[in-house]
Amino acid sequence: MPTVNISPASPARSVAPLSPVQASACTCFKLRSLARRVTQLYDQALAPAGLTVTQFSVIGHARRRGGAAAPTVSELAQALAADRTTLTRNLKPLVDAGFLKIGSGADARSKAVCVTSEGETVYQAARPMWKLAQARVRDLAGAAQLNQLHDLIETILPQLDESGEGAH
Amino acid sequence: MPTVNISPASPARSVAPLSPVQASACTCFKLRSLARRVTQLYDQALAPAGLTVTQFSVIGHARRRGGAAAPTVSELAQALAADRTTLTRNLKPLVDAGFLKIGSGADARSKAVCVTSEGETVYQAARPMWKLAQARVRDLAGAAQLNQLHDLIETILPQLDESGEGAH
DNA sequence: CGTAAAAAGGTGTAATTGCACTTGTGTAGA
DNA sequence: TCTACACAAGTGCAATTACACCTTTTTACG
Repeated sequence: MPTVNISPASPARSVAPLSPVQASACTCFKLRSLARRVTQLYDQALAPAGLTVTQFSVIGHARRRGGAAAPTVSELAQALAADRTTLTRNLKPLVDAGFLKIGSGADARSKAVCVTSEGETVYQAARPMWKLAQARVRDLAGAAQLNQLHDLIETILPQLDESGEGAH
Repeated sequence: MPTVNISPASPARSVAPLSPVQASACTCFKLRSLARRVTQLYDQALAPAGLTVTQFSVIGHARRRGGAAAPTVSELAQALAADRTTLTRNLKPLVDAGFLKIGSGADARSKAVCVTSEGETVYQAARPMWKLAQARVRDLAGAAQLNQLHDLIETILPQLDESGEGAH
């Protein structure tokens, strides 16, 4: 034996097996991959309407108010499960395009996010495209599996939120 | 009856029921919500290492090569299921930080993405934090449900990719 | 009243994402 | 050879994301 292996059970001296990482077992990585792909499909479907799926969701949530007045920025952010400051940025192109209007809220602090008639028109135009995207994804993924996915997300997300989303 | 309803079964004249949208039945919206929340948990866990989960994944995938040389940008993008141009941007902070080095590939066209020793060090430091995040999410979501989610993603994602990801 | 805390919102900075387009390089066929 | 096409990678642009920090307004308590 010309050379001696100091460390026990040492691996081959060649470049690198490095470590037995199953890198793609990462929940976050998988989830983001799928979210990216699905987003792509929805964005393509909504492109003729000039909306992204995010924007479609923002208008959709701003529309539906329980008979009450328009939601505040914070309320809308909560409904969208998004960071408030993220929503602030997301509102800008929609306001610029005339689809939303930011009015004054009950407070001098709060603001009301209102869907304009142009916004409503665009939303109605986009809705059949969104439905097509929904159907397409359902077809590709399989209805049963898509239902399973929906149920899983609805179960898991609140459980993740319970811990530490308070951020107080 | 003082007034006449022209349209049959017309809704109340008040502001707006608008339409019976179940806005949150959107697969894309749900998926993105969950992905955002999970990303947040992983990013928080990895913060002490100075890495985001995206960066952790990039280094992790750049590391594991099948004994062959470092991957090209396109190969790495494919492995990450990400757009090639997105990866180009994602590489920048890692190269700036000295965790990756972009070498010349087999071609004068292609480039090789190499993990530096600093990159390997950071990766090794981040790995236990990543494992903690994995365990934390598993605990919060429930092991059975997380396994179900993994299986679902692995089934669905290839089915979505089959159609139209060629983009040729 | 007056001050401290809470509530609502915005900005700075930086990363992530991807489409359209461009540049540079290799290859194959006329 | 040279010309067209394919391949590899980067840029311009714009949207999405969120943390840290800031201002303004309201409320609660002494």
